[in-house]
Amino acid sequence: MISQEKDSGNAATPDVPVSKSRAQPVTLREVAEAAGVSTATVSLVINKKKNARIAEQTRQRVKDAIRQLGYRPNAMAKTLVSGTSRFIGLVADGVATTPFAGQIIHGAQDEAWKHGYALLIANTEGNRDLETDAIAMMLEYKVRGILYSTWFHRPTAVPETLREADFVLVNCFSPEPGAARAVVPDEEQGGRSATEILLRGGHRRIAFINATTPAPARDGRLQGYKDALQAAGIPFDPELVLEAYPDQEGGYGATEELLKRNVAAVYCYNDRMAMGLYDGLRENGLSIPDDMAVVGFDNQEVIAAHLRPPLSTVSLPHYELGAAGVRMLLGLDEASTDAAVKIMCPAVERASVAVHSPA
Amino acid sequence: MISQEKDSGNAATPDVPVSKSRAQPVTLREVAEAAGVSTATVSLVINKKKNARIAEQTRQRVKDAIRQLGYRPNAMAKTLVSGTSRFIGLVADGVATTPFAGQIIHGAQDEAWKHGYALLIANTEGNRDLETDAIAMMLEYKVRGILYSTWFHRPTAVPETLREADFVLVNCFSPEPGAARAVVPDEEQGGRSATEILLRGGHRRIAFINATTPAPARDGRLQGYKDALQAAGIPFDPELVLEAYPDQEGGYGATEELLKRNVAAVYCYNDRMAMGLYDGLRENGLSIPDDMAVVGFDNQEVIAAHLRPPLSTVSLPHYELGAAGVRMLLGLDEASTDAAVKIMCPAVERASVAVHSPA
DNA sequence: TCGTGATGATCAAGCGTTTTAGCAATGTTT
DNA sequence: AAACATTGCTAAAACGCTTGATCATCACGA
Repeated sequence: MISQEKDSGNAATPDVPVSKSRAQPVTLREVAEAAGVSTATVSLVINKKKNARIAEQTRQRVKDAIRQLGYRPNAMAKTLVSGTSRFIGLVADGVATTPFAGQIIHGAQDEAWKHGYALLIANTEGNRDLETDAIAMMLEYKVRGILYSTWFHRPTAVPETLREADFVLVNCFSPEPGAARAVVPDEEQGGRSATEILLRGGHRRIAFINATTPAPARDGRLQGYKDALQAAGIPFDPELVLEAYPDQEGGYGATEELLKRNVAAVYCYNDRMAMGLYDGLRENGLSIPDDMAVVGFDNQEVIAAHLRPPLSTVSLPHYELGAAGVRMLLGLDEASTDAAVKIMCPAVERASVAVHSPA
Repeated sequence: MISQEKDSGNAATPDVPVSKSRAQPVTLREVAEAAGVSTATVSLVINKKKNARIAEQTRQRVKDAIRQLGYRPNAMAKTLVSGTSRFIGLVADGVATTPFAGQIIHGAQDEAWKHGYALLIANTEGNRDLETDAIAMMLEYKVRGILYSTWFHRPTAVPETLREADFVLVNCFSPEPGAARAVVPDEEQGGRSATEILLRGGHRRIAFINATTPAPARDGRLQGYKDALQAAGIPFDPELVLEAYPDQEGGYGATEELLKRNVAAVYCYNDRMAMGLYDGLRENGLSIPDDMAVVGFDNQEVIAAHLRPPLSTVSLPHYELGAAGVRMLLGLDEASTDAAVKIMCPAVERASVAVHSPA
């Protein structure tokens, strides 16, 4: 025998301004009782249903009760009914490794929030098992969809379980085309833009220090360089393309070779190389941009904006990648049919390339 | 009249290897039906209840059905029953601004995961309204607790609504002591460690370029510097403390003043200043560490590890802050009674200070 | 033959919402 | 005054799961 405990009205201590953490949170039913209406009515008021007919007076009574009791809807219960949550999952392989992942998160979070979704994140640091668990967790929480992101642009295998949800690859793509929606940076356009900064600086003989490490960026940025030269009517000279490991050491180490090429303009695969190159050039008594104009890639704020002189570079649009990923997931952007959607890498001009004063 | 649709057994298409996204996810009941048992039994099997008595045979049948159907428990339903979710909320004021916030997220996420919790993050970028909404959302999702973090160490007002949940301040603290649990970096110890690196290098006359901007870091790092000197029996000389804006420009700009002090060792408020100082010293034809030993603070990887020479510095333990915050929230660490718990800032020695060969 | 104890599984209530169908008043037409 | 609309609100089922109470067997002594 269960007694329904229905001492309606006059509760014991009704008008204490509830605010500190209670053991049992206030429920819809309590609000309903306080307002002297049914839970259905309260629900209708809360959700501002269009075709719900509620007297203005009642509506007020309910609102007062809600405020009075400090009621918070239980999102879990809501979700249970509706079947799908207001979550978007984001699995990242390297939040720790770079500031980049942070930007993806940030972009995704902003965009998700804009559409009433919250971000559920999981950092896998590349660990496959963790990844599987993370995805499982997200599936169990009935996320609206999953963003699968990598900290650097690369091809990736799509984990089996990911397919149980709606998903979008961010900053990575599936090798088999058409296998997955994806959004990636437009490396070629970026390479073109980087080169164009130097072209606009009046340079015709431009070296490119590429990375030794295979990656879409390596191919794309080179292609962009070639395209920009061609568009400017400058023949491509393989002699002017060097290669080095894409970090400070690599850039520093490439200095000597670069100087042999007798150029006054160089485009580096990334900002870190440019940073190393700065040191190398300085040691050779050369000044930037007068003796050598330098352009980087990635726009790593901490580096690029604060080198002396500040480095002209091209931005990797991580924030945009995150945001675009969310939009694509929610079907707000033009869905990609076969290939990944490419996001523009905008040029950021600073002082490492002198402005051209046409002779 | 609702007909219960109970065509038990022989469903239409039972043995299709389910895997691709279905409209309606598999439920407990479906598993139960497939295994020919009650939902209670399935639940017991899934949760491996200790004192549940289930025949091994039945257990297997259930497990098979689960695998067969590709069943995923609905975490929302689970949570509804249990009353509290396996979420920990993290509100951050600046994921975008620095790589630091990323580290806090990472540490929190790892530690949370370790205890079976998932991280629900919200980036407020300092916006109070967003913050309120974010906290509300977390409360509605019945998070276990909330980590409230800032991207740089500072005092902060505790938002009213935050008190509705269990919470811990991370990298910030309430001005009124005892008002909130908090975990922050140990700036004093950090300052001591930084200074000690130089002391170990054999230096006795050590300059400190402090920040002009008021902050716990400014006071703490100075105090640590004083403490280290005192411990080494070196009188504190106010002449040796300079001040500059804590960025590259500031460090660069401080070069001249520094050189007037006739010192061969300097400890900078942060790595960015050290980076600027590197440039200034170089322009004066001075070499590091021979003419000037330099120590930074923060250990911003991209900068410190890759300057030439690599910069000795002290780490801001953001990862640990996130992890410790979670532990404190879950009551696994010694709770702070009155003051914030301080996390150690470990020294990171690189080549910007020469090793001391005692004469 | 009747308790008594295990053992293996089910019943059914309940978690906090949403939502559809419907009831009881009123008001409005004829 | 009968018929119909409109308004304001509620009952109750449903969402997918957990869990304490209960039940049916079967085995074992006495």
